[in-house]
Amino acid sequence: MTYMKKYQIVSDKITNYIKEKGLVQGDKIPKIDTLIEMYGVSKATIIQALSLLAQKGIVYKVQGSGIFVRRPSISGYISLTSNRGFGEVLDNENTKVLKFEEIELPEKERKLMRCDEKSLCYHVVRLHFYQDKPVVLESSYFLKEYIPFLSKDIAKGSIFKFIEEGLNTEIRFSDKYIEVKKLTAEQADLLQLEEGDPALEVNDVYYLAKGQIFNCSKLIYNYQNSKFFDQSPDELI
Amino acid sequence: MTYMKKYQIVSDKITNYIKEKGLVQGDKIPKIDTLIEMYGVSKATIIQALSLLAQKGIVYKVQGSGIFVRRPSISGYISLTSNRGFGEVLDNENTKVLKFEEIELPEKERKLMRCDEKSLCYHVVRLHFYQDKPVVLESSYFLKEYIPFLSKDIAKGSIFKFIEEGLNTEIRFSDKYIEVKKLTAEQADLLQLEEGDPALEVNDVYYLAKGQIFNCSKLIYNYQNSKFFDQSPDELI
DNA sequence: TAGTGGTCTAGACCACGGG
DNA sequence: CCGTGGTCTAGACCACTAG
Repeated sequence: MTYMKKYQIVSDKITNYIKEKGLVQGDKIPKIDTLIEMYGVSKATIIQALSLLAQKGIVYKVQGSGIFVRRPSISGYISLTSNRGFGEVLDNENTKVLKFEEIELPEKERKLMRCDEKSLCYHVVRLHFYQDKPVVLESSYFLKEYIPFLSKDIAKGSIFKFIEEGLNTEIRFSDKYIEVKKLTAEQADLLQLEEGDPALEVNDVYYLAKGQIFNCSKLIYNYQNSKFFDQSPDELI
Repeated sequence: MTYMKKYQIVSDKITNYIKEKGLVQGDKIPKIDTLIEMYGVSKATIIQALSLLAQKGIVYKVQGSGIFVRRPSISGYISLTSNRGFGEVLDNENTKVLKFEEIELPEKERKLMRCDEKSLCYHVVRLHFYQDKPVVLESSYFLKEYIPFLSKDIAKGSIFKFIEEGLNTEIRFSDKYIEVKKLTAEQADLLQLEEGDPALEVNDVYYLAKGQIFNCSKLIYNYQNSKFFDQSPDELI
């Protein structure tokens, strides 16, 4: 984030162009030669910018024909692949911290995070509300080795945002394991549902810029208050 | 698929290299200059090949340091983002065709597929088994406009494979809408579960090479026999 | 067969990591 | 400061679409 690459800038500009012109699914955007003139960069840079947009699901490219707008408007749905924890998923989110402790990483999480030794970590349990309805119950472990400081106060907001902006530590990618289960009595109570009701359980493992695992989380979603979407990227490249 | 691009070939070769050397999570692969010599292509082509692998979750790149192997071995999990319907998700799959009919596209699907007129389509209901256990109940609609021929016999195998190989029609991308619900009595019966049990419902919309919507599907997964994973790509580009 | 998107190259130069 | 990965350019040439 220290500087903006040219293709990122161009890709943002094209996104704005689409918004300003009010283009929708199936509309054609200007041809590459025109984009080269519009933004004063080389062809390779335009192609790179367009590839970025294709991966984000904003456009799709048809060789020999043109480049077209994709993204249908989706609201009320949580992106499954958005790589930033829960914090940025919904606006007006409200968080209640149920537990905040500093402990040794438990056995199960040691395996998941590939930690051999007994490492110190923060354990945070939170309940996230959206429009005053409980949406997700979260139990997260943060390794002190990589996240040296955390507080209950910080946990009331976005921990990931604090890590990236406050600790200036880049979060890079994640593995997600997804299952559907029945709620336990305790989970049901917190989510204002009944024991045995459906539960979407997502186990995340998050990695820093150099591939170090720093966090794992278990998220239990309220099946009544959460819908998800996922757009496959247009092409891999 | 008519010809292989150089960066695809190189990316396959690097994947094989990783397998042959038995490299695992965190292992370093040769530096770019070495890869250029190994495969006799330019730097840009190597970078493009590596970007492909990063998007697939096979490697991650650390600027100034090296390129490292990512993919942890995951078995028994279904990839949520694999863009090829159910056919290629699990091996040894077994499919029972419950319904095969040629009808006018129903109201609800017309909206989802953005079809204004009354279009003819194939409607297929199938139950997929894995290791003799019911895994997913599928209800799919295929527009005859784009998929002119389909048969009950073809539906016993992979319909997507038939479309791509038999009809020589390229499938490009998809939108997925995911919810968790309770099973209806009818669904429960077919999936050998109880009414009210948890159900993962995935609604897919699939697009052809030029952006035409040709298919929508509703998939109901058996919560006991299905686990999913999703790897966020390393960087968008 | 013209128009449009995509691949590939060589080389200059930039950014980040680590000793 | 060096090693390594990444960006960017100009231009040649290739592949697909559509009239």
